[in-house]
Amino acid sequence: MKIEQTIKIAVDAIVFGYTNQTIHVLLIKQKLGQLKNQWALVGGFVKNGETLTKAVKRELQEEAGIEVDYMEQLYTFGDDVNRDPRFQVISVTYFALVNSTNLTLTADTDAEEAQWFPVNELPELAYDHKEIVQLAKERLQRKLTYQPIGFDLLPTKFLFSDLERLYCSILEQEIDRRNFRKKMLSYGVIEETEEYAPQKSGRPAKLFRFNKQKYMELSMESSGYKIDFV
Amino acid sequence: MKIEQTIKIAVDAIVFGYTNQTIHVLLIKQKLGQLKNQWALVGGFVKNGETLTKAVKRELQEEAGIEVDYMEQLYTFGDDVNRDPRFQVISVTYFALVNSTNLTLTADTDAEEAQWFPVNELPELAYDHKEIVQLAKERLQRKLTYQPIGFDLLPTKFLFSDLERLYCSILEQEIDRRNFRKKMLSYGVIEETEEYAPQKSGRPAKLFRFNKQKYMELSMESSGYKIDFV
DNA sequence: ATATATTTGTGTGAACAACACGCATATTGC
DNA sequence: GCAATATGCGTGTTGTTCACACAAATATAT
Repeated sequence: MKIEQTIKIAVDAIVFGYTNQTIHVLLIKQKLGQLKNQWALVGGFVKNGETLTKAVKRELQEEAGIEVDYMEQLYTFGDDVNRDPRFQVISVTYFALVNSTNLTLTADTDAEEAQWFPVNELPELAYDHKEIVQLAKERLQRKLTYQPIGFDLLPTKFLFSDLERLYCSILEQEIDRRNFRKKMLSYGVIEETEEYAPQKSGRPAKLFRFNKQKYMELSMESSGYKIDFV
Repeated sequence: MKIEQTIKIAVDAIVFGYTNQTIHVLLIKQKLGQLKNQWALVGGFVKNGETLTKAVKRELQEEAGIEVDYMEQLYTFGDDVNRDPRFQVISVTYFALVNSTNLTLTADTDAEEAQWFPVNELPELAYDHKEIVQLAKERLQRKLTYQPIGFDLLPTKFLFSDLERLYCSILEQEIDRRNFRKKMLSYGVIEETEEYAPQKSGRPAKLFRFNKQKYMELSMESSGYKIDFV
């Protein structure tokens, strides 16, 4: 069987990070080609012999100098043959999270400029990247309700109120502080440390920490974790 | 930018059908190449200028002469560069359902032989297709609990007991008939017709029908549908 | 024709989870 | 010392899940 295929295969990453109590998305300014100066997701073509995962991680390293804390496949875009104006490109997209201590960007090639944008104040995006971000946003919201991914967005030690604000900001809704705390603690996936946070005003708050092992045990037993506040 | 990419892109479909109170998977016997006589999923290479969805539908038509009732993207396999022994192939896989009145297969090329296999009695599969089927099985189970996909596997009119047996067989567990019926009916997505099924023994049973419109309304309001019986 | 097997169809109470809500506590700043 | 601010805990109401038993309508066997 002879195959004459000219379709190209690319990967793109939607990376979410949390700073200033807002979800941010990592974007790259295009410095070449006809889409010069437009903002786009981190991504590029897969090299021969390279796996998809490796391709994404390489692009993240090359274009933003970043390592992500969580990554999973999102969706493969290939139903619009003109999504790239140059030629037919199929893009396997990845959903990634970076915890807030690792947000520093260091684009080491001078061909690109990497920057965090608040998810609700994104600039115009190249290609169909707006659509991709939208899908990723929905994934983030949904995933938050059945997996404790919030811990990949926060530092290792955090305040309960940080966690709560994170949930509010992702789900874009108010949640009852008392019920949230009760339910979260009931799963046992987060535990309090003996440390206190640097004071601002009000009662001093204990720092909490994610208990990964407890979560593993919990996730073994089908679906013991579920958060959906109205 | 010059791109010398030799990676090939393929699509594969995992098609589920329901007969004899058992979930079946559609497989194709390879008639060419070094994997001759091995069973594999329906699939093939994407043609230049073709969308992914079209490629899958074409392959389904060519290799099995079948049109599916439901289809969605499952996952893209590309993290094992040797998953195809010939060369590097990335496969975008699709999850599909066929209702039980459309199960007839008519492979029109003589190069292939299409056949339904009970999902728990599959033969050896070529490539990494066993892994793909496993993933699809999990998707089927999970999806059943938050979307009424059962109706794409049954005929348009069906008995409540058929629906129940379908759920049992997919979820591989007993479910309480009374609670199941109560909850299902409470959503209003299925409605009874005035017809009765051809008699066997026991009390005659009304035929039911899926109300697609009601489901659409329901699915607008975030997530009003949920089934998970222990 | 009568009894038995078979399958459909309905109702009710107990246990548990979700939700709404109020107040005490420990700090900072005036 | 008093107001403002943020943390931390408890309780009652409501709604959903779950376990469970019996009546109704037919076919089949005797």
